Amino acid sequence: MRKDPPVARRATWQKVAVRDEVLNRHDHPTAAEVHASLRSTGIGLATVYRHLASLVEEGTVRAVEHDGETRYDCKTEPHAHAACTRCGELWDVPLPTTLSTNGVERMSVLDEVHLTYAGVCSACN
Amino acid sequence: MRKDPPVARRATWQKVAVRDEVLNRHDHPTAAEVHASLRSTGIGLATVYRHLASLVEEGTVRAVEHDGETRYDCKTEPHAHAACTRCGELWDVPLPTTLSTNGVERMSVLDEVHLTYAGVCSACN
DNA sequence: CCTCTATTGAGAATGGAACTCAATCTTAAA
DNA sequence: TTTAAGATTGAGTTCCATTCTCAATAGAGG
Repeated sequence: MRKDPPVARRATWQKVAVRDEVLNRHDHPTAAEVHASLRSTGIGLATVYRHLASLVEEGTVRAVEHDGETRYDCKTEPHAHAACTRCGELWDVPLPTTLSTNGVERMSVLDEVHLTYAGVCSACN
Repeated sequence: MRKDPPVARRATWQKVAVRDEVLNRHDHPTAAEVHASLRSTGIGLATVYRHLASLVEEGTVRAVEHDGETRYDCKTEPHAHAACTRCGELWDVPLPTTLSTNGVERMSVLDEVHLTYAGVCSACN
C-alpha cells in the first residue's frame, strides 16, 4: 500500500526555479547546492528534492550518483563522466562510440550504461 | 587536524572472519549483510565497517557503489557490473577489451574505470 | 467568492556510514 | 611472568543525504 509519489504537475515558480537553475549550470550541482543558489527565493529543501526527482522522471535533467551523493546534470544525452578524486570535480566526457556489451546477455532489457573514470585531474597533479 | 583512520594491522579473528566472509561469497554483500552472516560470532557492526574499509585499502576486496549503498566484491581484477533494476541483483561482467578513453585527456592520472549496465535481467522479464 | 485538490515547507524520520570512548586484548620490554 | 604502551573492539552516538508527514497555503474551475 504505497502512497503515490509526489509528482509536480503544475508549473509553479518553485518548479521553474529549480529547473532553470539546473539547466543553467554545467557543474553537476547537488540538491543542497541548488537549494543554496535559490536561498533568496525562500524555497524549501524538500521542494527542491521533489522537483529534482520529477525533472529526472520527466527526462528533463539527469541524475548522476557520485561519491555517495546525487548530482544533477543538465545534459541528458548519453555520455560518461570523469571525476577527480583530489578536488572532487566532475565533468562530462563522451561515451566511447563502440561499447561492447559482451557478457551482458543475461540482461534482457538494457536501460542505461553508467561509465565513470576516476583519477587525478591535470589541475590537481 | 584529522584523526588517523583506524586501519587494522593485526589479523584478529574479527578481521579474518570479515575477510573470509567477503572472499567466500560472490553476491556482492553490503556491510550489513556481512554483519548479519557473522551475527553468531557477536562481532560488532562498526568492526565490520572498519575491516571492510581496511580490506579495500589493502586491495584484498573491492568496493562497489550501487543504489546508494556500498557493496563488497571478492573479485579485485578490473571488471564491470550489471544490475537488474527490478530484483536488485548485481553481477560481474567482463570489461570491454578496448575502452577508448577519448575525452579523458584532462585526467592526468587514471585510477579506475567504473562501468555498470542497468536494466532488467532475463529472470525478471 | 467557494470548494476541492495540488503544492509547499518546516521539521521529524530514515538509513547507511563513520565516529567516540571506555573496556579489552596484544605485544614487547623489564 | 608482570607491566606499560598501544592497538582493537563494540555499543551507542553522531552525521548527513534524502524522504516523509502534515498542517497551511495557493490555484483552478466553478
